Amino acid sequence: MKDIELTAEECDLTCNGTGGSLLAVKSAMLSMDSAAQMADWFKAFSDPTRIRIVDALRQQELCVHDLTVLLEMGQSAVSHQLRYLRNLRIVKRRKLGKTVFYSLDDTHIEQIFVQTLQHITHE
Amino acid sequence: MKDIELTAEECDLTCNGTGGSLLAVKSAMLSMDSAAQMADWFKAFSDPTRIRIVDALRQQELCVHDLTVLLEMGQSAVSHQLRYLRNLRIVKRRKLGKTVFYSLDDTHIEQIFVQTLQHITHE
DNA sequence: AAAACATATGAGCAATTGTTCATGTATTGC
DNA sequence: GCAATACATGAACAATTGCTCATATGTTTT
Repeated sequence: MKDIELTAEECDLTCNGTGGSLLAVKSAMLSMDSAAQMADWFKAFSDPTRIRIVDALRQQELCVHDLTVLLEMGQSAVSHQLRYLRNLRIVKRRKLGKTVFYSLDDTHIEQIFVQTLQHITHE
Repeated sequence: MKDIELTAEECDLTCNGTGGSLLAVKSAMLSMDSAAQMADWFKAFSDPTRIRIVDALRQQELCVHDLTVLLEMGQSAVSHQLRYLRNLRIVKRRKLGKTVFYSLDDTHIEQIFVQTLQHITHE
């Protein structure tokens, strides 16, 4: 119940599990902010619609309308997700007349994407 | 409004943006199931608590109590997230007496973790 | 056997999420 | 100017999420 009130040092003494290295572990851990930042990054890919958008854009630049056709979804839903991805700089826009083209903002993204895809399918 | 009722072929004709390659894009895209599977995988890392758990376990095997101390969170919350991660085979258990030790289930996970971490901090 | 300890788990709840609907903003063509 | 097209956006709403609380399970100790 009162776990939180024990310091890492105290636990090192009480916990029979890990030797006396909890303090070292704690100091090497990510900060709360870094963890949140990382979580936000992964969250961008935690939705099937966004995965499919990235997957489509991985092949080529596409306008919003084409994406709605490919995903078989309403234009509004697609636009909302595109804004989400744009805020995180995962995709970028290029406006040409009244149509807006989207593409991946960074080649690094595809690396992470492919690596995870391999991990999933490989198992 | 009626985007969904247009086929990919029709769009190729109407959309002035992308040439006539929508059908090719569509056939190369991930299936709905694969996209959902990938999203589920990323979702595992889309929460700060789970990121911090994985981050801690990246260093060494830890019992539940130690994790509650490191994360400064209630035991129940930690256990729930550990079950979540275990269902996805991201962490595994090792029981010793009444304490249960958790560790990462796959070295591949750390690769993806580190790569993303670099991407975040590098920018 | 009973108490103490370590962890697991179900229910409940507030917060967040992803979609739809309606409407707004640009841009093009008549 | 006006209608049509392409996209963006705010509100609303159902579904999901992550936590807390209470309780259950399993293990050790006395």
